[in-house]
Amino acid sequence: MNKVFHAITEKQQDAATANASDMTSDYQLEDQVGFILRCVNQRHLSIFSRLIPDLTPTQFSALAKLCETGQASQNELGRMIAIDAATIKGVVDRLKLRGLISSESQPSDLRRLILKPTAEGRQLFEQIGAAALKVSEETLRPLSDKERNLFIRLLMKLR
Amino acid sequence: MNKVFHAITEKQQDAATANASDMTSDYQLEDQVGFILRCVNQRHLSIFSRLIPDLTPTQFSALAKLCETGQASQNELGRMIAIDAATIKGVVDRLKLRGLISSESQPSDLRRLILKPTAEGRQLFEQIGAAALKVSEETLRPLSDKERNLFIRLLMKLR
DNA sequence: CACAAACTGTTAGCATACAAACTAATTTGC
DNA sequence: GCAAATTAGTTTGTATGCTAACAGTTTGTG
Repeated sequence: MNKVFHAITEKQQDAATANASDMTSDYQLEDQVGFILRCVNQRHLSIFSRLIPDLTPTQFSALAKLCETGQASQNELGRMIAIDAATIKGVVDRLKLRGLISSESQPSDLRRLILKPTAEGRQLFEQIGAAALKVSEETLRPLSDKERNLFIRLLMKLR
Repeated sequence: MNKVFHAITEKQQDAATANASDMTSDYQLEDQVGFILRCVNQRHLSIFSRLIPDLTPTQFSALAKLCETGQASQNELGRMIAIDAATIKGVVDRLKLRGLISSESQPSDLRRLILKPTAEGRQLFEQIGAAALKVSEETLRPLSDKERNLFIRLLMKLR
């Protein structure tokens, strides 16, 4: 078992350490973790937008985290869901525009914007919640229960 | 082992099938495969841009595939590396602008643009090749050899 | 207190990424 | 042989996602 992948790994180590004189015959794009990762992410996004057309995964993450924590400043929210300051601004703007979250200046620190989910935001999150779990289930569907646990465990190590 | 993940899976199945009345206490964003996938992808992109500042992963994929196949039409190239027609156009334009690939109209089918790597493109690909393998290695570094094979196998199933 | 350092949010610029609508060219079906 | 369907490439619009630079605010330190 795994003979193929083992062989690939060895070939890669050779090429990485030795002088790769003929990449074209050596390098297999489809075996590179980054390439497959992109494809899997692509499939996940497709499943997400089919089951949850109302929000993007990023918007949903922001709303979910805000519903969980009750409130947070903009950059704080971004840090919690691994989105940088420049990107979170656009996400927050669009959620505000749709009335799903509110923002107000924090008097004790005038730099900060305190974000909170609105009633509509909380309601949408509750509505979408079950579908969000179905997204995870469908994404992992090609794997058995045992494989799913294993995959998530390994994936978490690569964070 | 895996008690935690098993418990999470069960909770998710409950919530997905039953009527989730309190998502806030139920839903754990950080356990969802899509969220972790995004984070892992983030880390991979960061490693890639550090080891290969000259090209983006997408540009490298396009160049690598073109070096492998010798030539391809624009949409064909996109299909081979899972990039849609609208996106591949920008990628190809930027690679052309840098003189890494060339394009000419195909006489037998005037709709098609035949793309080929230039000498500079091939040279860059050869130069970068070893680093590309290092990117994969560093991305998978948190895993043992056995885990890496297993992870790639599972990841491929989710494509 | 003064002032450098750090932090918050904003903006601009670049590069994916996808949907939708469009033109031009080719292939298919009848 | 020709209309219909398909395909190739383009364009527009929207949304991430990152870097870099910036202004205003707060904090830490001498």
